[in-house]
Amino acid sequence: MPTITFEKISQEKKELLLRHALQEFALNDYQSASVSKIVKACGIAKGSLYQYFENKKDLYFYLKKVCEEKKSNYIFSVLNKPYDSFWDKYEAMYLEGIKFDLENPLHSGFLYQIYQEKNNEDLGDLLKAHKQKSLEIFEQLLVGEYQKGRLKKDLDLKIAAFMIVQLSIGIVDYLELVCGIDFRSNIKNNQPVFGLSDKELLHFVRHMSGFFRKSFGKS
Amino acid sequence: MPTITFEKISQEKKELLLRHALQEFALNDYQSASVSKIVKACGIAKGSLYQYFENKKDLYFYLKKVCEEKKSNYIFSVLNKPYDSFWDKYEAMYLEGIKFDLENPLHSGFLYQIYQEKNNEDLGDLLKAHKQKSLEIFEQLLVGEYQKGRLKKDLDLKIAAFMIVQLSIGIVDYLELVCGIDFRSNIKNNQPVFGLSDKELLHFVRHMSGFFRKSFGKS
Amino acid sequence: MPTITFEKISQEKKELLLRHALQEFALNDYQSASVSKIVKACGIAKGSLYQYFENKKDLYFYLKKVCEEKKSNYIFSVLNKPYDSFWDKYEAMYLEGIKFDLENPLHSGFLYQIYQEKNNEDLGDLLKAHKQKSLEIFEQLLVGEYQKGRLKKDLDLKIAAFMIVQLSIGIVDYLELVCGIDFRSNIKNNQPVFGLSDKELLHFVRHMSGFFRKSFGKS
Amino acid sequence: MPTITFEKISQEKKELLLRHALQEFALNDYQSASVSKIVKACGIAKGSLYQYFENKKDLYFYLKKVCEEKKSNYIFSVLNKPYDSFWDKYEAMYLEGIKFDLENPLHSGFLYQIYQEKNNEDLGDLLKAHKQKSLEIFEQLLVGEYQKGRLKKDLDLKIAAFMIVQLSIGIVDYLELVCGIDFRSNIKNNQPVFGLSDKELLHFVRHMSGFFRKSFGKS
DNA sequence: CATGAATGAGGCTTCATTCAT
DNA sequence: TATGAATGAAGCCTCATTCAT
Repeated sequence: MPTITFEKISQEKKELLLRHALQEFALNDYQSASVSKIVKACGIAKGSLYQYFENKKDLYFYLKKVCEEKKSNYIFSVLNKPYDSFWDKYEAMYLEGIKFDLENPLHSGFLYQIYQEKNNEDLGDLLKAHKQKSLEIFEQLLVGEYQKGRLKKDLDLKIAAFMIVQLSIGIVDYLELVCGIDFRSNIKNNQPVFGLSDKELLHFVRHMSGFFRKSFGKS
Repeated sequence: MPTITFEKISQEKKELLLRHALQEFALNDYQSASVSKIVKACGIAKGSLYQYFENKKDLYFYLKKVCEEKKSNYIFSVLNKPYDSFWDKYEAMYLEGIKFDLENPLHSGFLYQIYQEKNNEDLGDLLKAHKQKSLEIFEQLLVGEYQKGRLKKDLDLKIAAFMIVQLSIGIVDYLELVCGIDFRSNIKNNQPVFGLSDKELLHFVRHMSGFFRKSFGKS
Repeated sequence: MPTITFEKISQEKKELLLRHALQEFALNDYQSASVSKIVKACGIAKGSLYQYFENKKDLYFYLKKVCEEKKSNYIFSVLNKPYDSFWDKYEAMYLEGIKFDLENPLHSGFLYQIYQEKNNEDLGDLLKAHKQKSLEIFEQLLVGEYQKGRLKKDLDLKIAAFMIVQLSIGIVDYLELVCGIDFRSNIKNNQPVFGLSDKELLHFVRHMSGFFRKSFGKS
Repeated sequence: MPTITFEKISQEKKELLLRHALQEFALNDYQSASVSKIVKACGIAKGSLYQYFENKKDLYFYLKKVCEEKKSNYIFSVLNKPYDSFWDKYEAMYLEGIKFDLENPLHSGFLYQIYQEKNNEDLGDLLKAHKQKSLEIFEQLLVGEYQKGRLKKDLDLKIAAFMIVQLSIGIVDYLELVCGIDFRSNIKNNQPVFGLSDKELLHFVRHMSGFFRKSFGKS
């Protein structure tokens, strides 16, 4: 919950702050991310930031919201469209997710960090819930599919949901380690990733969803 | 690379230091982990630690080596045994991995942290390699299997390796979020995890390997 | 000396500011009292306050004047009335003083703070004079009484004045520590003190003045 | 509870720190007293102070203990000696108290501050008790005297105790405002007060105890 | 070889005040 | 006149590392 003050500052300044804050939090642990470095990068006074946000934590959760909303914009375009099958829809969502990651390295990097922020006592359980929520959402989707009789009878839906989520999260690592994309560098320069053909992506996503279709679906 | 001095100290002292250092690094980011807290917990002089290790980073990589070796002891017992099939072997390895996690929360926690320590400039690329190495190892194994004609013709081995590794890493989260195990608490008390029946574990591992068998294997 | 601007603002706003400013200064040291908190509590612009008062110090001395005047209203009602004896008058004044304390916890709290604000270099000697003035006033009163031959010949009037003033100031502590009144809480809620019977107060005041009569007066 | 580290540093350094810390806390509110200023005055690193004391509060309570012990040394020399009467003893104690104030302006100044430190939420009730404790001690003494039949039958012992304590505390103000002693300056220079004749002091103390004798004692 | 005191940079946050709008 | 965003110094505290003992 940023201050009203923050709402009112110029769009440029907002974006300046947003960019550098995301950068810092995308490249660092919550605890290791430095408010001082953010304001220095922005060229604003340290006191200013505290007129926009209550404290570091407040800033953090604001960034979280921004990133989630940005990602939602990608995903929701898919959610409401009809698809031939559950797995077609999943593929489309997955693709949008990757597109989001590639086009918004800052936001993607920030969200990626959230998943590993289990340690921090300061942030508390607000984050513990984060991955759990993803798990529950996918479990529900699978339950629906299961009740329609489209999934294997003996499929453990919790494990299936875990697999789907876990593989989705890891996509960034895949792109980094296998495709050679340097997200860290992209975050530093706030540069979207180019040069990854849709074909390559489709190949990856189809491959993976193919497994889910075959393994989870009714033979 | 710990100093010669470190090699010479008593086993007890070594283990004391090891325990508290692992605890601190398992519960905290590299940067957030505090050398001061470690020595305080150990009750040893701060200067001593700097006679055993060059610096924080040196200590960190020593711990890394220790944990990897401990985990290897679990895994290698499997590696050299013959199994009926590749996936049987995989299952056995996976089970050993989980056993390691449950029996050694400190070491497991430390290793888990490594995977998310991609950011730190101080640690450099030494960690980036970590996950990549896992990927390569599994890719090689799959290549072997592929050449024996046991895998699908159109299987993308890189993707397959990524899936295997990614799902292995996530196991801790699964145990935490789905099975309700509180690793943080176990790390704090250095208590192995009890109460998780072999049956449960087998169910999980079989489920997952079943997925791979079906997805990757020749129909 | 508040600015002309301040004189012109609405009575409501004045009182709003007065209330919250007194609250802050009654609960905190001069230095620890926060201008920011005052304006936040009032919901007025920070700049506004600086158009009403030159600075924190200016506000402080304005509050001081207000409180002193309010207390004077209590005391002066007694000063001009005739009493049978000096000590009767003293009793009446004392009672009025306590009544002021109980009915105006904000103002009372502020004045109480003044007495302990001897340290502040910023406020300078303006406060040092405060208690001294009280001393002188009472000394004068005693001198008058002395000249009328109603006090003991060997009474040290300076010491006597000191005792009277010192015991008057401490009344707040007495009420707090012995009668169990929580002034801090009353200040926070701006609630006058109820539930202290006139009988109790009279007992206390009579008791104390009785000593003065007996000890200071001519046997 | 200072650290063991503090116990071990050289006496000179201890005294250096003690002097400047007392100075700062004697001249300022707890909250307004600045740790930074203390270390700067001492010429030591800020980090050092935090190796001696857990935090500001810890330092504060250490100073409190030191001052109370120093004052006890003055008072206890009286406590165990026999005196002709309760009031003779009181006189002696009072004199010792003043002697302590005059000879140790730093310690006296610190203790004086404690009495007005009712505001601070951080210090909590540890201080609220302070004045109350004095009250209770004197009340007990008076109770003893009362039971021996030496006090007026209708004396309210709580009020009497309050008067004694309140007048004792105020002594510093008396010396400052009436005798013209500049404690602030003495604190800054850590100079004991000279030039106040024993005769003057005796006059003051006798006057005051005379008051109590007459007021409280059986006629 | 062990010790642990010293360091000072950096962490987050609050402050009184100014000044352009 | 009212506003409130901007400022940067100062607040307390923790850190990894060094070095004299």
